[in-house]
Amino acid sequence: MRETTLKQIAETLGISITTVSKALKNYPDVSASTKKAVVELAEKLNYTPNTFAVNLRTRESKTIGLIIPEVVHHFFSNVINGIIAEAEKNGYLVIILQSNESIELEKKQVEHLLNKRVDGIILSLSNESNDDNHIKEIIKRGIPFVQFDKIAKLINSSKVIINDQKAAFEATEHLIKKGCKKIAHIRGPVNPQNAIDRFLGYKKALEKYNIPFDYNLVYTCKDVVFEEGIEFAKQITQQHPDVDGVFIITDLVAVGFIAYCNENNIKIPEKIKVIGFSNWFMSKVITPKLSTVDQPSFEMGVKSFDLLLEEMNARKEQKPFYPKTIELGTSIIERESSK
Amino acid sequence: MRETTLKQIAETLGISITTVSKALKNYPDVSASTKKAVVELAEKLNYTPNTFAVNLRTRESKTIGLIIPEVVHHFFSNVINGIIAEAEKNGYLVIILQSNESIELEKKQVEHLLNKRVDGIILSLSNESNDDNHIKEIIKRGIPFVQFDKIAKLINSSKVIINDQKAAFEATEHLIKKGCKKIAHIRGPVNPQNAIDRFLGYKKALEKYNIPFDYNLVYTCKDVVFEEGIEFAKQITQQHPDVDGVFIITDLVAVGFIAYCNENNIKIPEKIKVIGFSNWFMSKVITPKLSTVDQPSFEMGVKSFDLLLEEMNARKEQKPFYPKTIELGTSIIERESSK
DNA sequence: TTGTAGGCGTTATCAG
DNA sequence: CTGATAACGCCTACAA
Repeated sequence: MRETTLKQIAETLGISITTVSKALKNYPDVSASTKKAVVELAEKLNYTPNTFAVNLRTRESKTIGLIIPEVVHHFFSNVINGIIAEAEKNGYLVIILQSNESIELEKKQVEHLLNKRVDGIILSLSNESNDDNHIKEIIKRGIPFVQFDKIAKLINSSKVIINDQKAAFEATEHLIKKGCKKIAHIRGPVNPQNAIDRFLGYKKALEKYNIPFDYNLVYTCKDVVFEEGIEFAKQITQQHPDVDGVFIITDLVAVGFIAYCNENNIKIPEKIKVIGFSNWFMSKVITPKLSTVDQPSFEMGVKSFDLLLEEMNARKEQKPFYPKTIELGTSIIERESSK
Repeated sequence: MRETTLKQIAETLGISITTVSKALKNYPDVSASTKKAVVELAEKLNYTPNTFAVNLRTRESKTIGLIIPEVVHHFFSNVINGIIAEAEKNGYLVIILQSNESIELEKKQVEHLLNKRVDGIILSLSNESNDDNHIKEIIKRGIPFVQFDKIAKLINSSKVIINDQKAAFEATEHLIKKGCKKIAHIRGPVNPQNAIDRFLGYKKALEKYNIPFDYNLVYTCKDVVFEEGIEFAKQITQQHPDVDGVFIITDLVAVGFIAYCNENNIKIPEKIKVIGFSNWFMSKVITPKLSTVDQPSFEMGVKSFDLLLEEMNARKEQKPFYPKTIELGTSIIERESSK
């Protein structure tokens, strides 16, 4: 049982394929009567154009690729949501691939998508990424390309980011204004730009308020997981019992921190105040409720697709395109953990 | 800058396209020397076959479609993870679409994927789905198709499920064995089979242990969200202060239930014991830690793809394929909320 | 061992 | 207004 084709319609109607094609695509130069006949028959036979043929002919597939570190992640799944929603609005489908935070896999995924000839690629770097040849390859091939959140600064592409440094500054400042005198920081891995920026924001805030910066108060996550929050909570409270505030790279880790304190009867916020990052759903559900930095993840997805679309359209119309960077706003959400 | 094609290779080497094609595909009937030349040039020019042309020719795209209610959801994002991982292993890419729990959207998404001519479709029904014409259409067109978790029982397709009734029975039984005498149930919406089955499992457990079933103790979620957990916690504790156990359709709602109790100083598990469903990550992070039913979501994704692959392969080889149903095991995880 | 020819289904050009 | 013809790039009988 084959799908209906233009040819079939043309044959049953005794006209040419060309005319059928034109009739269905609303070309002005088809008589009303032929058009009507064609449209009716097409409807009856449930005709839909063969995408494979259309792709080949038009050299585009109305499909984009998305590469992220992992799907099972509050932030990324929200971004995915935004991208899919916006893509769909504009007639595009989205293929999702994961890098599992591995640079090797990330490269392979880029390769995949290039071979697949997607119309564009959106990517957020893995934590391991410290090499950008695969990304340069995308640019070199002229594939529309957008980076978001974890980006390679030096690559000349569109970007959607937040101001991590500023947000981290504000988070730390928030703790200071709440009266914290000795503030620790649990930071992300060494590579990712946003871990670096958040660390810098933390440091700057201390400087501004004349609090001495102490490297011993900075703890570095490797995997950025719940368990590390527990472990570092233990280390911090034991090694520096006078620490009265902590700014933590992300809510997941902060929740681990809180869990440890709860178990060990260390009062939050009385003894130690905590602020996380991302406004993960969970942060308003845990006891005490976690103060955090709200990061517009859904919107980030939407904007990423919008930029990609602009570039895809520019390319189609052979117009020049100049990469843009969109910086989205963040805001401090005060909850119980820093009251 | 155009991509390299077979034609280009053929021309520069002064041989026919056919030979080039054969050389690259390891046909036995090409001389070693020509083959070497072709392969080398192809490598040098960075040749990759044009997927669009291959798709058209072979009538397959090595791409499957996945429709789920929502991406931002612990359970589904884990399933996605499983499907993507398994698909990739087998050379397939995955397009993801959301129904946002709307039957209308679900139909549109199916339509999308059919038009796109994906090689197969994996779907989990939206809560609203009470009509299966769109699903019948998939089957009618002969597209390989697998349902998981929220399924249409009557459709003759492969399925990957858990035994919701049994799991719910065990969850309720767990509460009974912990000494609960009056157990409420917060159930899911009316349509989805698994909400029905979990309700039936709850009822059966009561029967087995001679606890009278009381309709007033059954509360029905509409949206299955955190807020409903809060609301029903309020209703249950006020309307039936002697309820000493609750079995809740899913962890997200259970967490809302716990949040309300925490705020209102209702002791869990002393005053009332709680068990959820899904083993959502946050259930082991909240205070008190939530007892729940572990549901193998990643594996569900893997198995779903495996079944789809079997069917896609059978179809390619023109062999008959008989839909299979895989039932995955669940297990009770006892944590603090039911101690 | 190599090449010719036809076709997958659509779109675009250009002549009638 | 209509249609013949030629791509798009690849695959595969079949012929040489």
